[in-house]
Order: sequence, then structure tokens, then C-alpha cells
Amino acid sequence: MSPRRSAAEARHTRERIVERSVALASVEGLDGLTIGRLAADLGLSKSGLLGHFGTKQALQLAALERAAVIFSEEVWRPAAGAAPGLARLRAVCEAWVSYLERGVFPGGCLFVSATFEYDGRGGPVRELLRRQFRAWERRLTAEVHAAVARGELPVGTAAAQLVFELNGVMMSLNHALQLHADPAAPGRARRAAGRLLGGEPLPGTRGRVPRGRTPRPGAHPAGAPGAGGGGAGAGDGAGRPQSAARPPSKLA
Amino acid sequence: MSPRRSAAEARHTRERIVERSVALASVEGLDGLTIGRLAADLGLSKSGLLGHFGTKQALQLAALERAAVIFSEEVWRPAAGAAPGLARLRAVCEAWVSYLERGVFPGGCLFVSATFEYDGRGGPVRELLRRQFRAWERRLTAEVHAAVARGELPVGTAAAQLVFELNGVMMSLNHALQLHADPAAPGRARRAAGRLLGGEPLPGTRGRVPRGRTPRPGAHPAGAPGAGGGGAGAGDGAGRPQSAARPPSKLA
DNA sequence: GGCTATAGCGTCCGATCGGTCGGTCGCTAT
DNA sequence: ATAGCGACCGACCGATCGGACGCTATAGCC
Repeated sequence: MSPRRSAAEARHTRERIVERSVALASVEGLDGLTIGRLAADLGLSKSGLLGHFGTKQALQLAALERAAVIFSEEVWRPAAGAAPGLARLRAVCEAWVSYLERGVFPGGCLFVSATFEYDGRGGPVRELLRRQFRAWERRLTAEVHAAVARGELPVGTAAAQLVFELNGVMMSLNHALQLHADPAAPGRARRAAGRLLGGEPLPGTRGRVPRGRTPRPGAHPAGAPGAGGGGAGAGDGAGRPQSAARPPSKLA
Repeated sequence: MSPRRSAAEARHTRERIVERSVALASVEGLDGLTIGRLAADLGLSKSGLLGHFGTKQALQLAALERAAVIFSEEVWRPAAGAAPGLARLRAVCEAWVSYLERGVFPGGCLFVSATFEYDGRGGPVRELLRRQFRAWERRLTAEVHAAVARGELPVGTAAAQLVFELNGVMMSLNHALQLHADPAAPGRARRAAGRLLGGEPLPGTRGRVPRGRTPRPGAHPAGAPGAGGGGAGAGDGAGRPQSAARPPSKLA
């Protein structure tokens, strides 16, 4: 209908395609994404769309790359300004929760969905997913090491263990939001992540118990509850009444 | 090839179909499961197969029901013999880890995959998944309450929070096993779950052989940590001094 | 002002999907 | 002996999938 053929606009078209692919794939799955539907959504012809990528797989890979950029901008960049170490880790987790809570991808975190969709198959898509996950885990691991080096986490802290658990918290959050639309889930995720990172729930959480002392997370010495948090609960027997309200998230 | 038409054998055929569907769906996804492929796998014709269910959706629902039975037998039953409360919770978690570790479903836990596949869509499949998850979470929650009533967990323990985190641990384990085939993941899951349930890592065996038969989870007492479990601190754990916390963390 | 590269379209293709339909044949009850 | 039931088959259906091909018309360069 409206033939626009400039090279600049072509790049823009390509961006539109990728952007829409990411959104669609997060809902329908990377595989459920179909060329015809995508083309119709964008007012393009199948062939016109496919001309930008060649194959569906190339489109899927492009969507994953784009999703990684979005994820990084949503989760890493907001925290990049924080001081390295524990402060940044906590900021990352808060941004991570917020990213899931706000539904940046309408169907939940694309990486999580795609992982469970492709973990049984082979091929370049799965390989890219593996690389992306590894890269993210490395980023987090490095930050944990930084926190240890600064004395903000105990010396023995096993970074891989901590990253493993943080990942689990976020997956559980993604699950609770997408399947149950559970409004209490973000609060739980903040609490869990906070406890993993020094015992303090992330800001934005409420059930916070006004404990006598308020340890600054950045301040505590190697002995303090760290990743393992074994000691997290030791001190306070008192049960907290759950006043379950979640103020809008805010990050540290 | 071998025409068997008796009603009794028909029921057996149906069972075979459902069984195979569960395995296939855990790898290819509930949607990726196709009638033709399934029929070919079983040496049936598409129509002969579909005659048992009518529609693909009915087959999917039957597969999910069957998967729930398997899950219950693998994860709940081994722990049903343990004393109610903390002991049973720990036994459940050990069985849960073992179930994932042994790859009872070749493509990972079917419920996890199916959830992420269907959480964006509507329909009976998603509704069944929701009910099944809710039922499982209720089971766990009830057990947490029992543990609190017996004084094995602090009075303020927020059961929903604990279940949320345990779920996350298992999802992270599923992810690490399926995407990365990480042999260290079961150990991490045992450590994380153990810490959530009283500070002691689960007594799963140490070095962790990826596939082999696991010791009967029902057998071990919830108390004593397995060999190495106590490798406190520097060993490999999330090195906090966990000896500090004999009383379980409260997770409120 | 002509030449070429290319964004995009329209059409068509083979494969495969879920599902239907008529029919075959063993089993069982009469 | 036979009638009926139902498990199962083989052929087939319309829809839809990813993708190939040829074409047009403009943009960008000479």
C-alpha cells in the first residue's frame, strides 16, 4: 500500500519487526511466533518481512538479541550507577523485580519462557540462550565477588550459590505473576532477595519489621548474614504480622 | 500389525498413549506434542489414537492429570511416611530435588515447562495448570503450618513466603539442569532448600552423580546432614557461618 | 539523467497440522 | 450362528505453516 523504500526507513522497519517479535514471542513463545501473524500485525507482507531476516530462525535470534538489550537496560542500567558490590547487587535485584512487576514483556520474561521452551531441543536458538544466561550469571557473579572483596559479604560466600538462588527467586516471581497474577509475589521476591543480600528486604517492601537496630547493608562485616543467610532468622523470633500492602517499588 | 481390540487392551492402549504424551510433552512442550508424531511413535494411526480422546486438548489435559499423579508419586509419596511438619517438608524437598535430578520427565518438570508455555494464553489447559499448582502449594503450606504448630519453625513463619522460595529453588534447579546440564545444581538446590528449612542442607549425597538411582528419600531422617553437608563456611557453601543458626530461619 | 541495489508485494509451493469419515475386524452376548 | 459394539485403520480435508520466486518502484550513487 505505501511503498517506502529508503534505506533509513528500512532499518526502522526492521526495528519495528524485531520489537514486535519480542512482545509477541513473550506471549506466544519463540516458536509460536509466526511470520504470517507478525506480518499482518505490522501491515507487511510475509515476504516483505522475511526479506529482512531470511529465515524464521534468524528472526528468533534477532528477537533474543533485542530482548537482551531491553533486559540489560531495564535491569542492569538502573543499577549501574550504584556503588559496585552489595549496593549494586541490591539495586539490580530491585530493578529485576520491578522489571517483572511492570510486565516489560507482556508474557513475562522472554528468557525464562524461551529457556523452558528450548531447553529440550538443540540448535542455535538454544545455544544463544545458553550464552546469554551464562553472560548474565557471570555479571552477577562478578558483582558478588566485588561485594566480598569490599567486605560486604562474608569471605566464604559461594557466588554461584547466591546467583543460583537469586535466579530462583526471580523465576518464582515470574511464575506467580504470569500464572496466578499474584499481587503479593513482588513483595515476597523483594523479601527473599533482600534476605539473600544481607538480611534487609529490598526497599519497597513493606512487612518490614522495625527491628531495634537497623544494620546498614553496606556496613556489615564478614560475619554478618550473607548469601547463605543461615543466620538471617536467628535473631528475631517474633513473627511479623503481615500487613500485606505493597507500595510502589522504589529502588535503592 | 497386531490388531488387539478388546476393551481391556483398549484401556491399556490409552495408558500407553498418555504415558508417552507426558514424556513427549516434557521435551517438545504441551503444544509441540503432535498427534501424528505421537501416533507414529506408538505404532498407531492418528485416528485410532484420537479416538481415545476426541481432541488434542483432551489429550493434553489427560497428560497433565497423569503428570500430576507421577509427580505426586515421585515427590509426595516418598515423604508421606515422614513425620508431619519439618521432617516431612525436608523429605519432600529431597524427593523433589531427586525427581528433577533423575530426570523423571526427560525434558524437565512438565508443570514448569507447561506453565511457561501457557501462562500467556487462556483456556482449559491453563486453568488446569493453575488448579494443580494451587493444590500443590496448598499441600506445602499446610505442612509448613504443621511444622509451626509443632514448634519446628518459628511462630511468625510466613508459609506463603517459604513456599514461594522453595518453588524458586526448584525452578532454578530445573533451569540449571535442563539448559546447562550443570552437575553442581542439585547440590545447590539441596543447600538452599535445607537452609530454608532449618539451616541444614538436605542430606542428599555429596559429589552428586547426575543420573543414577538416588537413595530412597523416604529413608533418611530429617536431622543429620549427609556427609559433607556440614562443610560449613569455606567449603563450597554459600559460605556464611551457618553453625550460628540452629534455629531455622523465619522467613516471615 | 541513467544505473543499480533493494524494500516490499503478490503469488505459489510442499509439508504438516488437527480433525473427519467410511470401513474392517475381533470380541462378546445372544 | 450371528448381530452389534467399539478399537483401530487409511484416506482425506481445510487451514496454516515457513519459505521461494518474480516483480515493481524508489533511493542513492555516478
